[in-house]
Amino acid sequence: MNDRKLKLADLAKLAGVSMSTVSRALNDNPLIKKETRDKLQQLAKKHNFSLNTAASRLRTQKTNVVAVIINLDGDTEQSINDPFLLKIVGEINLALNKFGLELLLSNSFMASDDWANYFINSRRADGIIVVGQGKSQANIEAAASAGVPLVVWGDPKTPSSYPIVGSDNYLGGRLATEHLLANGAKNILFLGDPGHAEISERHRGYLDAINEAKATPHVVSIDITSSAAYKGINQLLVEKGLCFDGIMACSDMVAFGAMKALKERYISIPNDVALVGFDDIAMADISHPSLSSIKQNTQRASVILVEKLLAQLAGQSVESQVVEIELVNRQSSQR
Amino acid sequence: MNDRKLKLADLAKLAGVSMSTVSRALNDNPLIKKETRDKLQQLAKKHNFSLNTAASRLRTQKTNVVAVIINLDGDTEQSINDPFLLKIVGEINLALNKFGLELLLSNSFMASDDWANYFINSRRADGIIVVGQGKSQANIEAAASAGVPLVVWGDPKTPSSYPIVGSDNYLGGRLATEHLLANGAKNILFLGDPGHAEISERHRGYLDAINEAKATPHVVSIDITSSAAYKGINQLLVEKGLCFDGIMACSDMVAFGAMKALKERYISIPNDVALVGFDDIAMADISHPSLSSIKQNTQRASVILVEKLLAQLAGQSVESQVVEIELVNRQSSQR
DNA sequence: AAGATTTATGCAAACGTTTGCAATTTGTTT
DNA sequence: AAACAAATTGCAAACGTTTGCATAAATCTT
Repeated sequence: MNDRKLKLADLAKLAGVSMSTVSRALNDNPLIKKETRDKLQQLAKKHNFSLNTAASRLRTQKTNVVAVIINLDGDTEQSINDPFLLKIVGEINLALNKFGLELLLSNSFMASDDWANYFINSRRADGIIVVGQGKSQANIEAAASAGVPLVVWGDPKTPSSYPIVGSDNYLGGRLATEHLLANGAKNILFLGDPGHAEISERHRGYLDAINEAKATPHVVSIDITSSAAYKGINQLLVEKGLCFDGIMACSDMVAFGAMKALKERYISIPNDVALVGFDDIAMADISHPSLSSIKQNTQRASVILVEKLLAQLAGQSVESQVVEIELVNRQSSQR
Repeated sequence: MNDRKLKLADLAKLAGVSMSTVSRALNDNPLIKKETRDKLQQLAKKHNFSLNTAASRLRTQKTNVVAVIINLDGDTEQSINDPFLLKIVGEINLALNKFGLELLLSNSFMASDDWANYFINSRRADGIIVVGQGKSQANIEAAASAGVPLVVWGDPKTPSSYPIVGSDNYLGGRLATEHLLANGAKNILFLGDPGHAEISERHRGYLDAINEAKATPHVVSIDITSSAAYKGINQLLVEKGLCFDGIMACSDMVAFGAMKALKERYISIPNDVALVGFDDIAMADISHPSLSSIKQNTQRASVILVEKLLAQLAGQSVESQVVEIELVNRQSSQR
């Protein structure tokens, strides 16, 4: 609308004060008298003025931007199809906003593998939040050891030189399995790939629970996708028949893949097979039967992630942290 | 690792050339001899050098960043729970990357409603992609009329001063309804809120198909969430019994809500009630029965969105565009 | 071989903020 | 009312690129 973009100098002239004063006023610097501050802020609003972030970033060497990298394996298709991954991005966005930070979204398929260089050296962002450890942690390790402020959503028990925030996956696996046992299941399948960081912990929890109950563990190792789960369960049923009466799935999407295979063969859930998922995505509540699941507190986790990142930016050293986890009991395991 | 961040001047000294030459070389400017260009690019890589984007944005007045705003209503909870919304963000991210652009993620709950000012004036981004029209288009309209490069994912048939890219919702509604009719349904419910831009078009398609078949339309107006759908259908069943034999749902999540209500009362899908959803989210293929749905070509749409945004940035004027749409025929409607 | 082109590089002035320091105004104390 | 302290404001130098213009080097013409 206006002829030309206003700059700080113009606004200063309009107000009859110096640039410094306007700059400070707009940044709420208490050096400036409250009264003048308010007046200048109003003037800015009235003239639709906005500080040029490029200039201020250049000058301050800070961006107030955080890069969020969705770290996928490349050989799995968990990707965009798993609502959980995207849900947590949404939560992180909210958490960042709360701290006045902005979210630059990336995925691990981007051009550069050198995150330190691409995001930080180039001053695109002040820090990085990585969502998912994936199978290879090489990129993360490299960035962390280059001194990049960095936090990871993943399994906090993984030994690492960088802080990892995530659920108590071991406990989750254990809770789910114990719940299945308590509901009378004797032969419980673990459905997922124990090679994956977070899932291996869930698997450990499963194993301990199974062993304590003197039951026999049985792992069906598959990719973290519903179609892999569907195929895996189908194949098992074809080859060995209904040789199990409980499934602990490593994600809800995986659980739904299994559910489909079972339903198609008229195997009743939960009567013939009890089923527990992981993540508690929206669909878990809506499916029929509704899916029992381990709920991760993504909202709290997101806030913690951001806080830890900020702490790092402030030069403090930061530890990994576990967030609580909870079993949501629904129909698929109830008998 | 290194003592201090390298800058262009340092690299120039190292190479024994001027800053201009290095700058041009790194930007692949053909003014610089191919040979020197390669040499300098290699040197940069070797020293882990990266241009300071803040500085170059300040100088060029371009950011190569696009703000993506998830535009929610505030009074609906479609939000983070609808996988479709997030899927399209993922696709847009891919499309942007393809053009060397980066994605700044926002939602409509952010502090400022003045998008023009917040994103463009402040040089945070070069343009805006809005995902979803929501019920109120005031923010969008304001930004567009302030001259902001802007494209919207929504219903392309909505009259607007800005380009809208989206599926042929009318056709989608029609296809779904005709499909239900062809499968023998006589009393088909429209499940969704016709007040919402995109959904009103689907509703129109539904109405035309119903009228042509001389059937009676019946709308159950609900919010775009599965729980609203669940409640809506439940209530209808309680009050009037099974007074319908087909449902055209305005989204897959809505369809699943309905499906749950039906299943709980042992109403068979598709035999008693045939069901078609909209969006074709991953879950549609995995549910049991699998859900017939109208598939939107989000990948193609995302590329078009980005292309149109770029065209605007290049000063061209741009029109709304419809992308193809397709019925995916699955079990929920098959009889 | 000297001028006329073409090609490749360098100079230096922006881009619009922020901030240490100096300067001014205001308030307080004797 | 002078002397000092505290509270405000202004000056001007960065921050690290890009790019129009000038210059230098290489190539081509005659």
